[in-house]
Amino acid sequence: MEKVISILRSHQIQPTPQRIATAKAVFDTRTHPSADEVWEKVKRDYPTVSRATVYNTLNLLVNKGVLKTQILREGKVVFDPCIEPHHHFIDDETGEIHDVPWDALQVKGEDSLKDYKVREYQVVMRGCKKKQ
Amino acid sequence: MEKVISILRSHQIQPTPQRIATAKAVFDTRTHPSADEVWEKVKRDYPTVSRATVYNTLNLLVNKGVLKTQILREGKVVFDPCIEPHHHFIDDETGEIHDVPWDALQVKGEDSLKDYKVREYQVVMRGCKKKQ
DNA sequence: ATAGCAATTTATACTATGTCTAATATTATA
DNA sequence: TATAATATTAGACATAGTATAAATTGCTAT
Repeated sequence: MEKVISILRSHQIQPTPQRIATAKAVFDTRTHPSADEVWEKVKRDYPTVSRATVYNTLNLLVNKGVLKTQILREGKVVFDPCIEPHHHFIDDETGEIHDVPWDALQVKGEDSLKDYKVREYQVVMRGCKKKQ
Repeated sequence: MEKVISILRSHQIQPTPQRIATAKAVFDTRTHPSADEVWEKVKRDYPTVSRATVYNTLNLLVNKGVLKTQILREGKVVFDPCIEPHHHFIDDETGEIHDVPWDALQVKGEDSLKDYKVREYQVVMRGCKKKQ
């Protein structure tokens, strides 16, 4: 709670109750929620918060560099509180998105791409989780 | 034209005029069009073809393995006539999606992912094209 | 050829994601 | 406190995609 407020303050974002609740909803999860999923979560605690405010807040957090968007699920942008580089694994059956640590994979050959200036990259994997 | 018809036939798809026009529109391009972009293209030649038919046909082609969908652009599924494994580069400025040959990059370390059975993967890069 | 059945196409309604706007409410500051 | 700047809200709007039911087309057997 305190932590969320200080994150907002340190990015020059006024920590209003709506914004605190929205930010907390995204940070308090390992899932990669869509905007409407965040809204649902916020409404459980603060039923009067409007959809537009949640969308505005999420976009604000992205623009200020607090969150990143990922285009990994059909027809939906999802929000990722981890802004450090990492890879993604998407479960074919459940659609769940899992973060894969950056160091787990090494990509070689980037220098052969003479035509492109690569700003960022990630490996996107699809498959299923192994049963333990 | 002949080629498109034989592709449809070899996948047990009746080559109706609407389906030929739709398939041709996807195959005749290096861009990665969305369903509505395909519809626009089809309508230029056959103005009476309905939106539902183009959507139905694209989904049919995907289910039969003729096309692949890629989730790379915000809020849109795009269709890729290249079903062989390859990577993608997305231009930050234009949103254009470029295919990157499979052999241009090598990904190592997959064996460290003990929890996942990876069915397919690709490297997704973002950045800008170098000016020649 | 044609009757009847299956496959296809069409228009339209519907759902979901996301944006925009104008009015209202809140906060900061002089 | 008065004023300006910022934030929130409800609702309208736009777009992507799906579902449905009626109409059309094509296939098959007589």
